[in-house]
Amino acid sequence: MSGQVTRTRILRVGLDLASAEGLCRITFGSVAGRASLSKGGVVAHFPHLDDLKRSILDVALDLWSRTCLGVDTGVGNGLPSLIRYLNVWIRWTRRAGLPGSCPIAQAIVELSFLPGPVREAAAAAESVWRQTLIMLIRDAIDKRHLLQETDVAQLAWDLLGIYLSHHVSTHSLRDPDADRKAQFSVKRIVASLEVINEGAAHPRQGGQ
Amino acid sequence: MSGQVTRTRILRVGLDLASAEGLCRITFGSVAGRASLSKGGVVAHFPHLDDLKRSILDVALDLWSRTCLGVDTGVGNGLPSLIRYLNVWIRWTRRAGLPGSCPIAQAIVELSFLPGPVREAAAAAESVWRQTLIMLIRDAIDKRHLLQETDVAQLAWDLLGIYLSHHVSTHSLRDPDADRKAQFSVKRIVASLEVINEGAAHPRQGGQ
DNA sequence: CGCCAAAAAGAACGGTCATTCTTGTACAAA
DNA sequence: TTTGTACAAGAATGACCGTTCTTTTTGGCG
Repeated sequence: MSGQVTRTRILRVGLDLASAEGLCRITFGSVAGRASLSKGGVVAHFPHLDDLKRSILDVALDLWSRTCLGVDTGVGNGLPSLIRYLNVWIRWTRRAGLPGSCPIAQAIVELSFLPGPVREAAAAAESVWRQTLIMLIRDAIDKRHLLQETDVAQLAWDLLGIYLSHHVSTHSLRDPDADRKAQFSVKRIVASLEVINEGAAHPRQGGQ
Repeated sequence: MSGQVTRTRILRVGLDLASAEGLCRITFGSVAGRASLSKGGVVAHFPHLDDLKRSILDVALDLWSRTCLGVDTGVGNGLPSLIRYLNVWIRWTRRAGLPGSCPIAQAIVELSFLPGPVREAAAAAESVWRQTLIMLIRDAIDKRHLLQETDVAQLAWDLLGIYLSHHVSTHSLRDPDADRKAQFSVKRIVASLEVINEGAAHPRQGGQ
């Protein structure tokens, strides 16, 4: 078997495991078992466990990119693009076929107090997410869809927060309504910053 | 030495360690060392590690209660009480003298995929938080400070989300501005649901 | 076929951990 | 002082883990 093929299989299995149980559950043994390999077989490809974990985060970010920034989710149309991106982002793990949660979001929290290269990789992914949000927000402002005086960093923080809340709510608190609640939050926060045309009444939060 | 005193010392050390490095870092050895005890000495008080972890979450919730629901943070004054609670809640670990993050918030995420009694304890604490928020929100609605048609569960979800975002932002992403951003988010969401008196203009997000 | 390099298997080592068991110690009552 | 009891120390066990090492297998090429 070609080494590349095996390496890819290891990473796919590792990504699934990280999605299902978190990056901290990644061990040589757990990945080897699910990949029908021996421990040594995995180590041959990733001499240090951190290499494997970093690579798993890399493929996770790559999968996120292909899922959320693909051509069909066109970017550059201002507010509609931002809203479409948020809707896709919140469900991207399902759309990408992952069995559980977002490995990056989980890793960001799990590694809070564990400095090292894996933590750096998770932080880097978060930075990519933040920059993506900022880019979309700026575009929406440029196109006069969002208020000129919008605090870009604050709005990006809020939207990233909704993503993290949705992650926790779905996979830890098991709230079956998390999707709807997250969408509602997005709608409300966007509405409060949207440029209002045609004198339409500003919608406020309605009853449950 | 009385057993009760030692037990209390174990729990204090465990709480500090959980705050500084997360509940998953709690081991008999790590707690014993910091408490100047032998491993067996700790085991004598908590035969199973889960007992120790559950007890640590219990004292954490107890400390939260004394810090955030104390008499000086008077409850029952409607919206001002809610806002005061949120401001205290977000910083409660510092106010309570804990060395790091909120052990409960961290545990909720860490235990996402690890069923068992510890996970249940963390989920129970989250439920207490949620009920506290709902109580305060309902009071603010009753007192005509928040709109009658406010979606209570949704607003509680949003506020819990801001708390979690603030937790992640502070301790994992090391954003020195997390406090201010969380406060801003609270202000914005409350403003969008507040009953407006005296025809005051509705404030929108300003800034950079 | 034999040769060779890559790939994978498998054994082994040192470490940490939860858990159990036995031993030692301090202290109160008899 | 002797006894009994709660408390803590400490050794031992078995499991898992990361890492290193050696051995076996595989597949392509002469």
